[in-house]
Amino acid sequence: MARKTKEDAERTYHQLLDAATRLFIRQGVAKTTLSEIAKEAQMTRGAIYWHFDNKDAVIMALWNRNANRLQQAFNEMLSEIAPPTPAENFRVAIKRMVLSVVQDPELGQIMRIVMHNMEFTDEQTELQSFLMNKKEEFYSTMENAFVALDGMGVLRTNLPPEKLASSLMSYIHGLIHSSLSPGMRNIDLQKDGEILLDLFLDALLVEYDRSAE
Amino acid sequence: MARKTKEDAERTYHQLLDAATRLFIRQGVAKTTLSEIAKEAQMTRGAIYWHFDNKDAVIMALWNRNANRLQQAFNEMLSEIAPPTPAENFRVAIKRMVLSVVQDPELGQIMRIVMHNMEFTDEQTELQSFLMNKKEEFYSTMENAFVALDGMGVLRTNLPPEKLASSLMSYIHGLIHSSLSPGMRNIDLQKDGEILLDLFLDALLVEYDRSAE
DNA sequence: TATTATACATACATGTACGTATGTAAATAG
DNA sequence: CTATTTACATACGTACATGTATGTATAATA
Repeated sequence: MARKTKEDAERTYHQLLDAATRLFIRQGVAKTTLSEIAKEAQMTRGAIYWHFDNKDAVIMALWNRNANRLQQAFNEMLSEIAPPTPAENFRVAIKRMVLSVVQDPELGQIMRIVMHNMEFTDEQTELQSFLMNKKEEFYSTMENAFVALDGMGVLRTNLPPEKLASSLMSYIHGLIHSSLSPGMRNIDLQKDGEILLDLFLDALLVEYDRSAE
Repeated sequence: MARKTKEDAERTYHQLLDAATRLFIRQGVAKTTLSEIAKEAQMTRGAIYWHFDNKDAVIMALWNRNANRLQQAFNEMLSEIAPPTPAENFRVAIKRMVLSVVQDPELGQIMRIVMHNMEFTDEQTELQSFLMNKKEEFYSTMENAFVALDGMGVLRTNLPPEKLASSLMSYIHGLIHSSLSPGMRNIDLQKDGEILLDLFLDALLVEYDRSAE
């Protein structure tokens, strides 16, 4: 078989990831074999083992390709918590990021794979600790956000920022988990995301920013 | 090998479920083989295939053994939403049920398996639709609860009960998911469950029940 | 232009996991 | 007390899935 050019190789790299995504969502990660991924991408297993070490590495590559921009946006949120309307800015940033999971199809797919098609066990795999680190980043960023909000006096509760971060992250996790879930009776974040987020954020943040007075 | 008495058989049934639980949590459902379960329970695969059709049937049996009591308690909650303090009763019932997941080890284990060690894909398996039905029960019960609370005039929002149910279920799901998660930085529901639940319930329910005035 | 590294395809070896079929000793039914 | 069913253990066949080793035509390189 003919050797491909560098751009061709990158194209097959993405085709493999796309094929993997489709199969993971359709039939699950555990039940998807590397042969199936290769066949779905019109290749052989040789291509997969050239680009990735194993199935877990495929998932990590998927995260790096599609979810890193969410992580970056999440980090940049911190700088937006500033006068004159820190609470409102935080509110907008949170909504924007939660909705991006629904509006960005590729991002939504990885989030769905990570939330619905992965096992988290006591025996830590490399993939698991990879994802745990990402989660840790999210949590510490969120905690820092609450520290900043507290410093600006726009919090309605006196709970420690760590617990506020946990609770909001739990709520967001639940919302996204539901909206990306297969089957019926799921949340439509596109329609109701703003209302549902406001419902909880109203309990955390002051109605009007002090700095805006 | 000697045939066991009826009580002996039931004992091995439970031993198999216990062994499966341990292995599922330790190394995951997909990576746990039926031979391993049998070995962990000091039996052979013959015992498993006698009591269960396959691995998925083991999980369903686990649910029926340990999670049905939660489902029942959840249904009975509806009757507790009554004057003179419907909102307070609802609050107490929700807390009781969420905390039971932490306090009842066997219940917590199945919830953890279902939340962290199961795949939910587009191709519906029997196990998946089994669990979807259970979820549907929870959701409709919760929705009925909000209809009742609304009828008693103790809701602070005018959002439809369906959305209120979705949002509270999302939050609860997120809390339990975090508290049952392996690794660090998880919520300790035993310690903070009440506070964290109140944080959200305060946004939904009136401060003091009208009927109590 | 000769060489080398690349981007895969193909071939091979191994190890399991599953479902089923069959064996069997004792409990239970009649 | 005999016959039958129960509650498993054992044996069997099959099907893959994985990882690696090797082959190879062609870009890239010098």
